[in-house]
Amino acid sequence: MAKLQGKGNCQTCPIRYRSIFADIPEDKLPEVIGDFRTSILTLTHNEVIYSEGDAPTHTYTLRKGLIKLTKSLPDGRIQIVRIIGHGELFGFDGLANENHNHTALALTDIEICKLPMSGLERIRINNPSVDKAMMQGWIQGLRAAENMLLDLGAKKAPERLASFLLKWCKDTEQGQWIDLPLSRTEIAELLGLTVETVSRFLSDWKRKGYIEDTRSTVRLVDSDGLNQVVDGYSK
Amino acid sequence: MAKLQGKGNCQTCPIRYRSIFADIPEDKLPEVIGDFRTSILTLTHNEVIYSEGDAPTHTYTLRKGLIKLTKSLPDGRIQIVRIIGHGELFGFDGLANENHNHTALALTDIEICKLPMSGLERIRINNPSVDKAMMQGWIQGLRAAENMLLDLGAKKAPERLASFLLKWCKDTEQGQWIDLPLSRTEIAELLGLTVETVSRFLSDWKRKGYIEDTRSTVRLVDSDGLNQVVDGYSK
DNA sequence: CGCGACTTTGAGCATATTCAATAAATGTGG
DNA sequence: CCACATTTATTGAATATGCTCAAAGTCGCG
Repeated sequence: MAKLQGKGNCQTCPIRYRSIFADIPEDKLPEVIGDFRTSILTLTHNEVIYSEGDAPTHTYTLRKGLIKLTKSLPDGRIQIVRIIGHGELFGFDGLANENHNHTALALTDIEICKLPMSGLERIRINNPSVDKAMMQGWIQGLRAAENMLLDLGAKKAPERLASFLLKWCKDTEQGQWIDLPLSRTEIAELLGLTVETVSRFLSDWKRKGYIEDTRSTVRLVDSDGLNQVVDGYSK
Repeated sequence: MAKLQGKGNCQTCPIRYRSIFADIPEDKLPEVIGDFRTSILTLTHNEVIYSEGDAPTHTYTLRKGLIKLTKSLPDGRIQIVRIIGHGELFGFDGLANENHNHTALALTDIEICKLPMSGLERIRINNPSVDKAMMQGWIQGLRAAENMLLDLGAKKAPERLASFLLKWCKDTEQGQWIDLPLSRTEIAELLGLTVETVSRFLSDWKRKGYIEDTRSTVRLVDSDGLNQVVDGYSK
């Protein structure tokens, strides 16, 4: 189902301002890019971009939608290790001469840009602004992973779920409806819980008037309630 | 107690071969380093190198011993998010213009090299081999974090502990005594468990003859036993 | 309208925690 | 070098948190 949409065109790319080429002035772009050729792919929910253990050939930038990076155990248990958004670079294990350490799947319908590894490395080495953007991406990725490790290792179920909701809705004004394109199962896989546990706490908070939701959106009605769950809860 | 041991000397540094300067030929080193001035510090168990939230001034390389990077919750719960070994670079959040996202503490007696951030950035930008080593360090850090997320999110207590032991002893030949300079409490903080749980399983495995240990060393007598705990356990 | 997938809810259970007490190891000062 | 104080580790019993299994309810889509 993964569908090739044709060659990418960095110059007209709608998410360039969020990509690793963000700081290249438009008129300098052709010279930076050179004969670097990307391609655009579209995929739908749960389609695989690459799998854990695969030998990398490309690195990717997400143009539209959301991606989940997952790891799994032999018996099928799954952990989502990161969610990739708009403009983010992923699938770069090859730059350290390693196979992919996780599987990448479409969380929603997505559009991705495939960047050939060798060309990308050439561009990075010759362009400080690209280099800097990539470095910052890796450091931010590490920071996010550290935060998630704190959640999974030290927080209890309701604390994890509440801080997840608050983080998800962080950049939006209070009381707005917000897309949450993760199923209950996916939320559980992200937070190291079971579907049932996720469902129970969400229902509880709906009854208490902290949140409202439809199948794929949420709204924080009383984020103070959730904040209390996050820190006061432990006492 | 943090004690300044004097200026660092990259040329004679015993761990240079493991550092980000590993690939610089010895005779090129002075020109690469220029007037970059490092300093060497020694610290003892549980002394703090920097704290979560601090504004970074330096980046560090570990010369001797082990370091733990931790995060904690308001009520005091602690999570170790990474253990730093020999030659590894840490404390680089400043390169992404961020404050430190975790606290760094000595796990054993340690010796660290303090690298001024701006000088390091200059060297990285001008030296492909330094740049590459740093990039690979970040990518490897991300991979390690992903693996740890799988452990914390998807594995049960005995599985976590068994895979921790196996990983710790991985590079050593079967049956060797191996330093394990983490207290039970620290193992618990790393694996998202309580001291009691850690102690219980270790005792159990000692009785079963899988492992032997002294206060700060272990020996895998029957690593097959542990391997069974890791994957067979779940069935 | 009916089927299939996802979600909610309930009841019982297992795992890991908490609290408490004992034991072992380590360090300190005399 | 020993006695004592302090920290660290072990073990036990009771509890709670989150999981498993099962059933009913919702939603979306053809």
